[in-house]
Amino acid sequence: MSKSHRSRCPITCSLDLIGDRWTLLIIRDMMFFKKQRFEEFLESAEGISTNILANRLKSLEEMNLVEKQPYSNHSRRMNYQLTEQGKSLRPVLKAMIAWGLKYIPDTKIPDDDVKYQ
Amino acid sequence: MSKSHRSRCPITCSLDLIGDRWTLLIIRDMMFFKKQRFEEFLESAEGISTNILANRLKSLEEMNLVEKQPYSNHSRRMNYQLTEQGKSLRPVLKAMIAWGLKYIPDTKIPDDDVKYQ
DNA sequence: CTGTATGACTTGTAAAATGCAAGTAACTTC
DNA sequence: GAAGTTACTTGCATTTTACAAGTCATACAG
Repeated sequence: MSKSHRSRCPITCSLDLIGDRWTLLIIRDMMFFKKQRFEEFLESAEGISTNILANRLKSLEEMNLVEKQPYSNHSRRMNYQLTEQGKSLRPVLKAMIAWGLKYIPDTKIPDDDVKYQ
Repeated sequence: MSKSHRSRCPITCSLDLIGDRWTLLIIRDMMFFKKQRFEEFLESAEGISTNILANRLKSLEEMNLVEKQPYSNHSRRMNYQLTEQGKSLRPVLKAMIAWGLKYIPDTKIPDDDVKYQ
């Protein structure tokens, strides 16, 4: 990853980092649904495949938006957590949530009303 | 276009519509730089190619984010303008601008200080 | 009415990204 | 020591992107 940016525009650079169909969904899962594990991300309704997920998690680490830590000393299990820089994407996600809810028919906030805060 | 969405999540649906490397840049050009013509979009620093631009403008029309009108009765020249729904993406762009400026090194607001308002 | 410019595309093709299914590997639990 | 859990990797077909070139309609100058 870590390709050079197409311009110095902050929108362009943001899109170069997170402007694809999956990255922000992983961040959504971590931010609003408190998911932390590979298998949990796979469970989301959009059906990300394992190779794409592994690739995006690696990119997110390299961009310092996410940190990966072993769950314990004696397990393969990993915990993925948002860094401060990752958490700071909340306003971007909230703007997209507001826009989607208002302008795209049939979108909705899932399950309980506490989510997406 | 107009494929079905991967889920009913407003973030997912937004990404299905505008979550690629080019669409939001065209909207940026219209919103902040008042560009309205095919050739003007081609001039932006990122260097979009003609086939991608034509494709995205068509999608944007189909999504009702952009309207296309002839510049006059006797010319091939076209004007592209944001619809209300397109204009309503301003908070999304502004959130991305703020995030990019804060967390991505070397990004900057172009030319004069009036832009990106 | 002929040649040049303008503007908005379309086409062809190679390269890259995505999607799907299957397999691997370390460790834990029974 | 067999089965389960977890996090991946690999292979391959399909789709999307990128780059270069060409097309087509109208305007305009001489």
